[in-house]
Amino acid sequence: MLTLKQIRENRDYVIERLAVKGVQAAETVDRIIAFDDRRKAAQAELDADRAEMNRLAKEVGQLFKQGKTEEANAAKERTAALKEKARRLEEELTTAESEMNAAIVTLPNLPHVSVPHGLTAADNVVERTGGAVPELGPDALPHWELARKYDIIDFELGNKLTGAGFPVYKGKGAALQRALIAYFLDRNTAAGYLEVMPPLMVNEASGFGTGQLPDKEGQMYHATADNFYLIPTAEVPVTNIYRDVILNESDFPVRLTAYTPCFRREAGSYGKDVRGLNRLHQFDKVEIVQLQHPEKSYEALDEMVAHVESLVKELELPYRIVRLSGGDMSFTSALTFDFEVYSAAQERWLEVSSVSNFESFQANRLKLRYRDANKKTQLAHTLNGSSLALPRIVAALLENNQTPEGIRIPKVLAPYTRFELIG
RNA sequence: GGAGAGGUGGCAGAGUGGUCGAUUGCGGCGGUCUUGAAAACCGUUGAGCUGCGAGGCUCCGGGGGUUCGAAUCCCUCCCUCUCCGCCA
Repeated sequence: MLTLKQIRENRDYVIERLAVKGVQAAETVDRIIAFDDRRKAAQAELDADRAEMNRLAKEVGQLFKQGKTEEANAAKERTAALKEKARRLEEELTTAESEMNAAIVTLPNLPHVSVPHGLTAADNVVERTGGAVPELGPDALPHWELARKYDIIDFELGNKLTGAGFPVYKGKGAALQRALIAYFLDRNTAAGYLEVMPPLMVNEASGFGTGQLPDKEGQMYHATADNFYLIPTAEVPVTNIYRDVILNESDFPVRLTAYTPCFRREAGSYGKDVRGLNRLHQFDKVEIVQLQHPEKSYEALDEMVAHVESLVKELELPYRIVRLSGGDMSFTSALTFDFEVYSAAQERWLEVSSVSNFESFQANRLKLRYRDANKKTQLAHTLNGSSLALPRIVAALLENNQTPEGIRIPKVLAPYTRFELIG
Protein backbone atom coordinates (compact mmCIF):
# COMPACT_ATOMS: atom_id res chain seq x y z
CA MET A 1 0.00 0.00 0.00
CA LEU A 2 1.00 3.60 -0.53
CA THR A 3 2.18 5.52 2.50
CA LEU A 4 0.20 8.40 3.95
CA LYS A 5 3.29 10.49 3.56
CA GLN A 6 3.40 9.85 -0.18
CA ILE A 7 -0.24 10.81 -0.50
CA ARG A 8 -0.21 13.87 1.71
CA GLU A 9 3.00 15.37 0.39
CA ASN A 10 2.46 14.70 -3.31
CA ARG A 11 -1.28 14.79 -3.78
CA ASP A 12 -1.25 15.99 -7.39
CA TYR A 13 1.61 13.74 -8.42
CA VAL A 14 -0.12 10.68 -6.97
CA ILE A 15 -3.30 11.46 -8.89
CA GLU A 16 -1.37 12.06 -12.10
CA ARG A 17 0.61 8.81 -11.85
CA LEU A 18 -2.42 6.68 -11.01
CA ALA A 19 -4.13 7.99 -14.13
CA VAL A 20 -1.45 6.08 -16.08
CA LYS A 21 -2.93 2.91 -14.64
CA GLY A 22 -6.37 4.12 -15.61
CA VAL A 23 -7.34 4.96 -12.05
CA GLN A 24 -9.15 8.23 -11.36
CA ALA A 25 -7.99 8.73 -7.80
CA ALA A 26 -8.66 12.39 -6.97
CA GLU A 27 -11.78 11.72 -4.95
CA THR A 28 -10.25 8.83 -2.99
CA VAL A 29 -7.04 10.73 -2.32
CA ASP A 30 -8.93 13.69 -0.90
CA ARG A 31 -11.07 11.40 1.20
CA ILE A 32 -7.95 9.79 2.63
CA ILE A 33 -6.50 13.17 3.53
CA ALA A 34 -9.78 14.27 5.12
CA PHE A 35 -10.01 11.08 7.21
CA ASP A 36 -6.41 11.50 8.24
CA ASP A 37 -7.11 15.04 9.38
CA ARG A 38 -9.97 13.74 11.48
CA ARG A 39 -7.75 11.00 12.82
CA LYS A 40 -5.06 13.46 13.82
CA ALA A 41 -7.51 15.79 15.52
CA ALA A 42 -9.08 12.97 17.51
CA GLN A 43 -5.67 11.56 18.38
CA ALA A 44 -4.39 14.91 19.67
CA GLU A 45 -7.43 15.42 21.84
CA LEU A 46 -7.32 11.86 23.11
CA ASP A 47 -3.63 12.17 23.94
CA ALA A 48 -4.28 15.28 26.01
CA ASP A 49 -7.18 13.55 27.74
CA ARG A 50 -5.07 10.52 28.56
CA ALA A 51 -2.19 12.67 29.75
CA GLU A 52 -4.58 14.21 32.25
CA MET A 53 -5.87 10.80 33.33
CA ASN A 54 -2.33 9.54 33.79
CA ARG A 55 -1.49 12.59 35.85
CA LEU A 56 -4.54 12.09 38.05
CA ALA A 57 -3.85 8.41 38.52
CA LYS A 58 -0.36 9.20 39.75
CA GLU A 59 -1.74 11.81 42.07
CA VAL A 60 -4.24 9.35 43.52
CA GLY A 61 -1.45 6.90 44.14
CA GLN A 62 0.58 9.52 45.98
CA LEU A 63 -2.38 10.63 48.06
CA PHE A 64 -3.23 7.10 49.15
CA LYS A 65 0.38 6.54 50.07
CA GLN A 66 0.31 9.65 52.21
CA GLY A 67 -2.91 8.51 53.83
CA LYS A 68 -4.93 11.43 52.45
CA THR A 69 -7.90 9.23 51.64
CA GLU A 70 -10.46 11.95 51.21
CA GLU A 71 -8.39 13.93 48.72
CA ALA A 72 -7.68 10.73 46.87
CA ASN A 73 -11.35 9.91 46.56
CA ALA A 74 -12.04 13.40 45.30
CA ALA A 75 -9.40 13.01 42.62
CA LYS A 76 -10.89 9.66 41.66
CA GLU A 77 -14.20 11.23 40.90
CA ARG A 78 -12.63 13.68 38.52
CA THR A 79 -11.50 10.85 36.26
CA ALA A 80 -15.02 9.74 35.43
CA ALA A 81 -15.68 12.57 32.99
CA LEU A 82 -12.25 12.11 31.40
CA LYS A 83 -12.93 8.42 30.89
CA GLU A 84 -16.24 9.12 29.23
CA LYS A 85 -14.60 11.61 26.90
CA ALA A 86 -11.80 9.19 26.09
CA ARG A 87 -14.31 6.51 25.16
CA ARG A 88 -15.95 8.86 22.69
CA LEU A 89 -12.63 9.99 21.20
CA GLU A 90 -11.43 6.43 20.85
CA GLU A 91 -14.51 5.61 18.85
CA GLU A 92 -13.97 8.63 16.63
CA LEU A 93 -10.32 7.68 16.19
CA THR A 94 -11.09 4.07 15.30
CA THR A 95 -13.69 5.10 12.76
CA ALA A 96 -11.46 7.67 11.07
CA GLU A 97 -8.58 5.21 11.00
CA SER A 98 -10.50 2.32 9.55
CA GLU A 99 -12.20 4.50 6.95
CA MET A 100 -8.82 5.85 5.96
CA ASN A 101 -7.29 2.40 5.73
CA ALA A 102 -10.21 1.07 3.73
CA ALA A 103 -9.64 3.86 1.22
CA ILE A 104 -5.86 3.66 1.07
CA VAL A 105 -5.77 -0.06 0.31
CA THR A 106 -7.87 0.52 -2.81
CA LEU A 107 -5.10 2.57 -4.42
CA PRO A 108 -2.60 0.64 -6.53
CA ASN A 109 1.10 1.40 -6.63
CA LEU A 110 2.31 4.44 -8.57
CA PRO A 111 3.73 3.47 -11.95
CA HIS A 112 7.33 4.48 -12.64
CA VAL A 113 7.85 7.41 -15.06
CA SER A 114 9.00 5.01 -17.77
CA VAL A 115 5.73 3.04 -17.78
CA PRO A 116 3.95 3.34 -21.13
CA HIS A 117 0.53 4.97 -21.05
CA GLY A 118 -2.31 2.72 -22.05
CA LEU A 119 -4.83 0.38 -20.55
CA THR A 120 -4.29 -2.97 -22.26
CA ALA A 121 -1.62 -5.40 -23.36
CA ALA A 122 -1.77 -3.78 -26.79
CA ASP A 123 -0.10 -0.75 -25.25
CA ASN A 124 2.89 -2.71 -23.95
CA VAL A 125 6.25 -1.87 -25.45
CA VAL A 126 8.57 -4.57 -26.74
CA GLU A 127 12.02 -3.74 -25.38
CA ARG A 128 14.02 -6.28 -27.32
CA THR A 129 13.73 -9.71 -28.88
CA GLY A 130 16.20 -12.55 -29.20
CA GLY A 131 16.61 -16.10 -30.42
CA ALA A 132 15.37 -17.54 -33.66
CA VAL A 133 11.89 -18.89 -34.34
CA PRO A 134 12.32 -22.39 -35.82
CA GLU A 135 10.74 -23.47 -39.12
CA LEU A 136 8.59 -26.40 -38.11
CA GLY A 137 6.66 -27.30 -41.18
CA PRO A 138 2.97 -28.13 -41.53
CA ASP A 139 2.88 -31.31 -39.42
CA ALA A 140 4.26 -29.68 -36.27
CA LEU A 141 2.39 -30.71 -33.14
CA PRO A 142 1.34 -28.60 -30.16
CA HIS A 143 2.93 -29.62 -26.89
CA TRP A 144 -0.12 -31.44 -25.51
CA GLU A 145 0.03 -33.81 -28.46
CA LEU A 146 3.78 -34.20 -28.16
CA ALA A 147 3.30 -34.96 -24.48
CA ARG A 148 0.95 -37.79 -25.40
CA LYS A 149 3.06 -39.01 -28.30
CA TYR A 150 6.16 -39.48 -26.13
CA ASP A 151 4.15 -40.31 -23.00
CA ILE A 152 5.91 -37.71 -20.86
CA ILE A 153 2.99 -35.70 -19.47
CA ASP A 154 -0.38 -37.28 -18.68
CA PHE A 155 -3.20 -34.79 -18.27
CA GLU A 156 -5.95 -37.41 -18.04
CA LEU A 157 -4.18 -39.23 -15.25
CA GLY A 158 -4.02 -35.93 -13.38
CA ASN A 159 -7.78 -35.60 -13.82
CA LYS A 160 -8.22 -38.99 -12.21
CA LEU A 161 -5.98 -38.20 -9.24
CA THR A 162 -7.06 -34.66 -8.61
CA GLY A 163 -8.73 -32.75 -11.41
CA ALA A 164 -8.07 -30.53 -14.40
CA GLY A 165 -4.88 -28.54 -14.20
CA PHE A 166 -2.90 -31.10 -12.20
CA PRO A 167 -0.80 -32.99 -14.75
CA VAL A 168 1.31 -36.07 -14.05
CA TYR A 169 4.84 -35.87 -15.46
CA LYS A 170 6.28 -39.24 -16.42
CA GLY A 171 9.68 -40.64 -17.35
CA LYS A 172 11.72 -38.12 -19.27
CA GLY A 173 8.98 -35.58 -18.71
CA ALA A 174 9.48 -35.80 -14.97
CA ALA A 175 13.26 -35.78 -15.38
CA LEU A 176 13.01 -32.66 -17.52
CA GLN A 177 11.16 -30.86 -14.71
CA ARG A 178 13.80 -31.85 -12.22
CA ALA A 179 16.58 -30.80 -14.59
CA LEU A 180 15.08 -27.36 -15.21
CA ILE A 181 14.64 -26.73 -11.50
CA ALA A 182 18.24 -27.70 -10.73
CA TYR A 183 19.57 -25.68 -13.65
CA PHE A 184 17.66 -22.53 -12.67
CA LEU A 185 18.68 -22.80 -9.01
CA ASP A 186 22.34 -23.33 -9.93
CA ARG A 187 22.35 -20.30 -12.21
CA ASN A 188 20.57 -18.17 -9.60
CA THR A 189 22.90 -19.11 -6.77
CA ALA A 190 25.89 -18.49 -9.06
CA ALA A 191 24.48 -14.97 -9.55
CA GLY A 192 24.53 -14.37 -5.80
CA TYR A 193 21.07 -15.48 -4.73
CA LEU A 194 20.77 -17.49 -1.53
CA GLU A 195 18.75 -20.63 -2.04
CA VAL A 196 15.93 -21.16 0.44
CA MET A 197 13.29 -23.85 0.68
CA PRO A 198 10.25 -22.36 2.39
CA PRO A 199 6.97 -23.87 3.56
CA LEU A 200 4.37 -24.42 0.85
CA MET A 201 1.57 -23.39 3.19
CA VAL A 202 1.41 -20.05 4.93
CA ASN A 203 -0.67 -18.54 7.67
CA GLU A 204 -3.01 -15.59 7.38
CA ALA A 205 -0.44 -13.03 8.49
CA SER A 206 1.82 -13.98 5.59
CA GLY A 207 -1.08 -13.80 3.15
CA PHE A 208 -1.70 -10.25 4.33
CA GLY A 209 1.96 -9.36 4.16
CA THR A 210 2.26 -9.86 0.43
CA GLY A 211 -1.26 -8.70 -0.36
CA GLN A 212 -3.08 -11.92 -1.32
CA LEU A 213 -5.36 -11.32 1.64
CA PRO A 214 -7.88 -10.03 2.36
CA ASP A 215 -9.15 -9.47 -1.20
CA LYS A 216 -7.78 -12.28 -3.31
CA GLU A 217 -8.34 -15.29 -1.09
CA GLY A 218 -10.38 -16.89 -3.86
CA GLN A 219 -7.17 -17.35 -5.83
CA MET A 220 -5.56 -19.50 -3.16
CA TYR A 221 -6.35 -22.99 -1.95
CA HIS A 222 -7.33 -22.85 1.67
CA ALA A 223 -6.75 -25.63 4.22
CA THR A 224 -9.64 -24.61 6.42
CA ALA A 225 -9.09 -26.99 9.34
CA ASP A 226 -5.81 -25.25 10.13
CA ASN A 227 -6.44 -21.96 8.35
CA PHE A 228 -3.38 -22.32 6.11
CA TYR A 229 -3.15 -21.22 2.49
CA LEU A 230 -1.28 -23.07 -0.26
CA ILE A 231 1.17 -20.62 -1.75
CA PRO A 232 0.39 -19.23 -5.21
CA THR A 233 4.06 -18.29 -5.63
CA ALA A 234 7.28 -18.55 -3.62
CA GLU A 235 7.13 -14.78 -3.37
CA VAL A 236 4.70 -15.18 -0.47
CA PRO A 237 6.81 -17.20 2.00
CA VAL A 238 10.14 -15.80 0.80
CA THR A 239 9.19 -12.13 1.05
CA ASN A 240 7.46 -12.72 4.39
CA ILE A 241 10.78 -13.90 5.82
CA TYR A 242 11.43 -10.18 6.09
CA ARG A 243 8.07 -9.15 7.50
CA ASP A 244 8.55 -6.85 10.51
CA VAL A 245 12.30 -6.78 10.00
CA ILE A 246 14.59 -3.77 10.27
CA LEU A 247 17.73 -4.21 8.18
CA ASN A 248 20.99 -2.33 8.27
CA GLU A 249 22.01 -0.49 5.13
CA SER A 250 24.98 -2.81 4.88
CA ASP A 251 22.61 -5.80 4.51
CA PHE A 252 21.63 -4.66 1.01
CA PRO A 253 21.20 -6.19 -1.43
CA VAL A 254 19.38 -9.21 -0.07
CA ARG A 255 19.09 -11.78 -2.85
CA LEU A 256 17.02 -14.93 -2.41
CA THR A 257 15.93 -17.70 -4.71
CA ALA A 258 13.53 -20.54 -4.08
CA TYR A 259 12.01 -23.41 -5.96
CA THR A 260 8.45 -24.23 -4.98
CA PRO A 261 5.37 -25.75 -6.50
CA CYS A 262 2.73 -23.03 -6.92
CA PHE A 263 -0.99 -23.53 -6.42
CA ARG A 264 -3.57 -21.34 -8.11
CA ARG A 265 -7.29 -21.77 -8.09
CA GLU A 266 -7.86 -18.99 -10.63
CA ALA A 267 -11.31 -19.80 -11.93
CA GLY A 268 -10.19 -18.75 -15.38
CA SER A 269 -11.52 -19.53 -18.81
CA TYR A 270 -11.43 -22.78 -20.74
CA GLY A 271 -10.43 -23.57 -24.30
CA LYS A 272 -7.40 -23.23 -26.49
CA ASP A 273 -5.64 -20.59 -24.41
CA VAL A 274 -5.54 -22.75 -21.36
CA ARG A 275 -4.90 -26.13 -22.98
CA GLY A 276 -2.05 -28.36 -21.99
CA LEU A 277 0.57 -26.58 -19.95
CA ASN A 278 -0.62 -23.07 -20.73
CA ARG A 279 -2.45 -22.66 -17.44
CA LEU A 280 -2.38 -25.04 -14.49
CA HIS A 281 -3.62 -25.22 -10.92
CA GLN A 282 -0.29 -26.65 -9.78
CA PHE A 283 2.99 -25.82 -11.44
CA ASP A 284 6.66 -25.48 -10.62
CA LYS A 285 8.52 -22.22 -10.47
CA VAL A 286 11.87 -20.90 -9.37
CA GLU A 287 11.61 -17.39 -8.02
CA ILE A 288 14.14 -14.65 -7.35
CA VAL A 289 13.58 -11.93 -4.77
CA GLN A 290 15.67 -8.87 -3.99
CA LEU A 291 15.48 -6.34 -1.19
CA GLN A 292 17.28 -3.15 -2.02
CA HIS A 293 18.04 0.37 -0.94
CA PRO A 294 15.52 2.73 -2.57
CA GLU A 295 18.26 4.47 -4.52
CA LYS A 296 19.44 1.22 -6.06
CA SER A 297 16.25 -0.68 -6.77
CA TYR A 298 16.10 0.18 -10.47
CA GLU A 299 19.70 -0.93 -10.88
CA ALA A 300 18.62 -4.18 -9.25
CA LEU A 301 15.66 -4.47 -11.60
CA ASP A 302 17.94 -4.15 -14.64
CA GLU A 303 20.26 -6.72 -13.16
CA MET A 304 17.38 -9.16 -12.64
CA VAL A 305 16.09 -8.66 -16.17
CA ALA A 306 19.57 -9.28 -17.58
CA HIS A 307 19.87 -12.41 -15.46
CA VAL A 308 16.56 -13.88 -16.59
CA GLU A 309 17.41 -12.99 -20.18
CA SER A 310 20.64 -14.98 -19.92
CA LEU A 311 18.64 -18.05 -18.88
CA VAL A 312 16.19 -17.81 -21.74
CA LYS A 313 19.08 -17.30 -24.16
CA GLU A 314 20.93 -20.35 -22.88
CA LEU A 315 17.80 -22.42 -23.38
CA GLU A 316 17.90 -21.30 -27.04
CA LEU A 317 14.32 -20.11 -26.96
CA PRO A 318 12.99 -17.25 -29.10
CA TYR A 319 11.96 -14.57 -26.63
CA ARG A 320 10.96 -10.99 -26.22
CA ILE A 321 11.04 -8.65 -23.27
CA VAL A 322 8.00 -6.45 -22.83
CA ARG A 323 7.62 -3.31 -20.75
CA LEU A 324 4.08 -3.44 -19.42
CA SER A 325 1.76 -0.49 -19.87
CA GLY A 326 0.02 1.10 -16.93
CA GLY A 327 -3.22 -0.77 -17.36
CA ASP A 328 -1.60 -4.16 -17.85
CA MET A 329 0.57 -3.95 -14.74
CA SER A 330 -0.31 -5.58 -11.47
CA PHE A 331 -1.85 -3.64 -8.62
CA THR A 332 1.37 -3.71 -6.59
CA SER A 333 4.00 -3.04 -9.25
CA ALA A 334 5.78 0.20 -10.13
CA LEU A 335 7.51 -1.23 -13.20
CA THR A 336 7.23 -4.68 -14.73
CA PHE A 337 9.06 -6.46 -17.53
CA ASP A 338 7.43 -9.59 -18.86
CA PHE A 339 9.41 -12.30 -20.59
CA GLU A 340 7.61 -14.18 -23.32
CA VAL A 341 8.85 -17.14 -25.30
CA TYR A 342 7.49 -18.06 -28.70
CA SER A 343 5.67 -21.32 -28.87
CA ALA A 344 6.16 -22.25 -32.49
CA ALA A 345 3.43 -24.83 -32.93
CA GLN A 346 0.76 -22.81 -31.12
CA GLU A 347 2.15 -19.76 -32.91
CA ARG A 348 1.82 -17.54 -29.88
CA TRP A 349 3.88 -15.82 -27.23
CA LEU A 350 3.73 -17.35 -23.77
CA GLU A 351 4.55 -15.39 -20.63
CA VAL A 352 7.25 -17.21 -18.67
CA SER A 353 8.49 -14.54 -16.31
CA SER A 354 7.42 -11.27 -14.82
CA VAL A 355 10.10 -9.16 -13.20
CA SER A 356 8.90 -6.23 -11.10
CA ASN A 357 10.03 -3.46 -8.82
CA PHE A 358 7.44 -2.82 -6.12
CA GLU A 359 9.41 0.04 -4.62
CA SER A 360 8.09 0.52 -1.07
CA PHE A 361 4.53 -0.62 -1.81
CA GLN A 362 4.98 -4.16 -0.49
CA ALA A 363 7.48 -3.10 2.17
CA ASN A 364 4.91 -0.75 3.68
CA ARG A 365 2.52 -3.62 4.21
CA LEU A 366 5.26 -5.94 5.40
CA LYS A 367 6.82 -3.29 7.68
CA LEU A 368 10.13 -4.14 6.04
CA ARG A 369 12.50 -1.33 6.87
CA TYR A 370 16.15 -0.40 7.11
CA ARG A 371 18.06 2.05 9.25
CA ASP A 372 19.55 4.89 7.26
CA ALA A 373 22.75 6.86 7.98
CA ASN A 374 20.86 8.98 10.53
CA LYS A 375 19.54 5.83 12.23
CA LYS A 376 16.04 6.63 11.04
CA THR A 377 13.96 3.72 9.82
CA GLN A 378 12.92 3.86 6.18
CA LEU A 379 10.95 1.47 3.99
CA ALA A 380 13.08 -0.80 1.84
CA HIS A 381 12.32 -1.61 -1.79
CA THR A 382 11.32 -5.11 -2.84
CA LEU A 383 11.63 -6.76 -6.24
CA ASN A 384 10.88 -10.17 -7.57
CA GLY A 385 10.76 -12.20 -10.71
CA SER A 386 10.28 -15.70 -12.01
CA SER A 387 13.52 -17.37 -12.88
CA LEU A 388 11.72 -19.22 -14.30
CA ALA A 389 8.21 -20.70 -14.39
CA LEU A 390 8.43 -24.21 -15.82
CA PRO A 391 5.25 -25.18 -17.68
CA ARG A 392 5.37 -22.70 -20.53
CA ILE A 393 9.13 -23.11 -20.85
CA VAL A 394 8.47 -26.82 -21.24
CA ALA A 395 5.69 -26.14 -23.75
CA ALA A 396 7.99 -24.00 -25.87
CA LEU A 397 10.90 -26.44 -25.55
CA LEU A 398 8.77 -29.37 -26.68
CA GLU A 399 7.22 -27.53 -29.60
CA ASN A 400 10.25 -25.61 -30.85
CA ASN A 401 12.69 -28.50 -30.53
CA GLN A 402 10.59 -31.22 -32.14
CA THR A 403 12.37 -33.12 -34.90
CA PRO A 404 11.56 -36.32 -36.78
CA GLU A 405 13.91 -38.16 -34.36
CA GLY A 406 12.38 -36.72 -31.22
CA ILE A 407 12.61 -33.65 -29.00
CA ARG A 408 16.07 -32.17 -28.75
CA ILE A 409 17.24 -31.10 -25.28
CA PRO A 410 19.16 -27.78 -25.13
CA LYS A 411 22.92 -28.16 -24.51
CA VAL A 412 22.88 -26.47 -21.10
CA LEU A 413 20.22 -28.87 -19.86
CA ALA A 414 21.75 -32.13 -21.06
CA PRO A 415 24.13 -32.41 -18.07
CA TYR A 416 21.07 -32.15 -15.84
CA THR A 417 18.74 -34.47 -17.76
CA ARG A 418 21.55 -36.86 -18.74
CA PHE A 419 19.83 -37.43 -22.06
CA GLU A 420 19.88 -35.31 -25.20
CA LEU A 421 16.72 -36.48 -26.87
CA ILE A 422 13.20 -37.41 -25.94
CA GLY A 423 12.31 -39.95 -28.58
C1' G B 1 -4.88 -37.43 19.97
C1' G B 2 -3.56 -37.16 25.80
C1' A B 3 -0.91 -34.35 29.79
C1' G B 4 1.89 -30.18 31.32
C1' A B 5 4.74 -25.45 30.86
C1' G B 6 5.14 -20.82 28.77
C1' G B 7 4.67 -16.17 25.42
C1' U B 8 8.43 -9.34 28.20
C1' G B 9 13.21 -4.98 24.08
C1' G B 10 18.31 -8.02 18.62
C1' C B 11 19.02 -12.41 22.16
C1' A B 12 18.94 -14.36 27.23
C1' G B 13 16.16 -13.28 31.35
C1' A B 14 13.99 -10.27 35.99
C1' G B 15 9.56 -8.12 37.12
C1' U B 16 2.56 -10.63 40.50
C1' G B 17 -1.45 -3.66 41.24
C1' G B 18 1.40 2.73 41.43
C1' U B 19 7.43 6.48 40.22
C1' C B 20 7.97 0.13 34.95
C1' G B 21 8.78 1.38 28.27
C1' A B 22 10.32 -1.86 31.91
C1' U B 23 16.37 -4.39 36.66
C1' U B 24 20.46 -7.12 34.78
C1' G B 25 23.62 -9.84 31.35
C1' C B 26 25.05 -10.67 26.27
C1' G B 27 25.18 -8.45 21.58
C1' G B 28 25.39 -3.55 18.78
C1' C B 29 27.26 1.54 18.50
C1' G B 30 30.62 5.64 20.39
C1' G B 31 34.86 6.67 23.47
C1' U B 32 39.39 5.93 26.88
C1' C B 33 43.74 2.83 26.74
C1' U B 34 46.92 0.43 22.53
C1' U B 35 51.58 0.84 16.94
C1' G B 36 47.02 -2.18 15.81
C1' A B 37 43.76 -5.67 18.07
C1' A B 38 41.98 -8.24 22.40
C1' A B 39 40.90 -7.43 27.51
C1' A B 40 39.35 -3.73 30.91
C1' C B 41 36.74 0.70 31.89
C1' C B 42 33.11 4.82 30.64
C1' G B 43 28.93 6.24 27.86
C1' U B 44 24.99 4.89 24.64
C1' U B 45 21.40 1.47 22.50
C1' G B 46 13.24 -0.72 21.07
C1' A B 47 9.19 0.72 17.69
C1' G B 48 5.05 3.78 16.15
C1' C B 49 1.82 8.26 16.18
C1' U B 50 1.77 13.49 17.14
C1' G B 51 4.09 18.43 17.82
C1' C B 52 8.35 23.95 15.06
C1' G B 53 10.06 22.47 19.74
C1' A B 54 9.84 21.26 24.87
C1' G B 55 6.96 17.50 25.25
C1' G B 56 2.57 14.23 24.98
C1' C B 57 0.33 9.47 23.66
C1' U B 58 0.44 4.08 22.39
C1' C B 59 2.81 -0.76 22.43
C1' C B 60 5.21 -6.47 27.58
C1' G B 61 1.38 -12.64 21.86
C1' G B 62 -4.10 -10.67 19.84
C1' G B 63 -8.88 -9.01 21.64
C1' G B 64 -12.13 -7.84 25.76
C1' G B 65 -12.89 -6.83 31.14
C1' U B 66 -11.91 -5.23 36.52
C1' U B 67 -9.47 -0.67 38.72
C1' C B 68 -8.37 6.20 40.02
C1' G B 69 -4.11 3.18 38.12
C1' A B 70 -2.56 -3.32 34.68
C1' A B 71 3.47 -6.37 31.99
C1' U B 72 1.26 -7.80 36.83
C1' C B 73 -5.75 -9.68 38.36
C1' C B 74 -10.13 -11.96 35.32
C1' C B 75 -12.30 -13.81 30.49
C1' U B 76 -11.30 -15.31 25.54
C1' C B 77 -8.58 -16.43 21.18
C1' C B 78 -3.81 -17.43 18.91
C1' C B 79 1.03 -19.31 19.08
C1' U B 80 5.47 -21.89 21.01
C1' C B 81 7.90 -25.58 23.90
C1' U B 82 8.28 -30.37 26.87
C1' C B 83 6.62 -35.44 27.85
C1' C B 84 3.44 -39.59 26.12
C1' G B 85 0.93 -41.82 21.81
C1' C B 86 0.96 -42.28 16.40
C1' C B 87 4.05 -41.69 12.11
C1' A B 88 7.86 -40.35 7.06
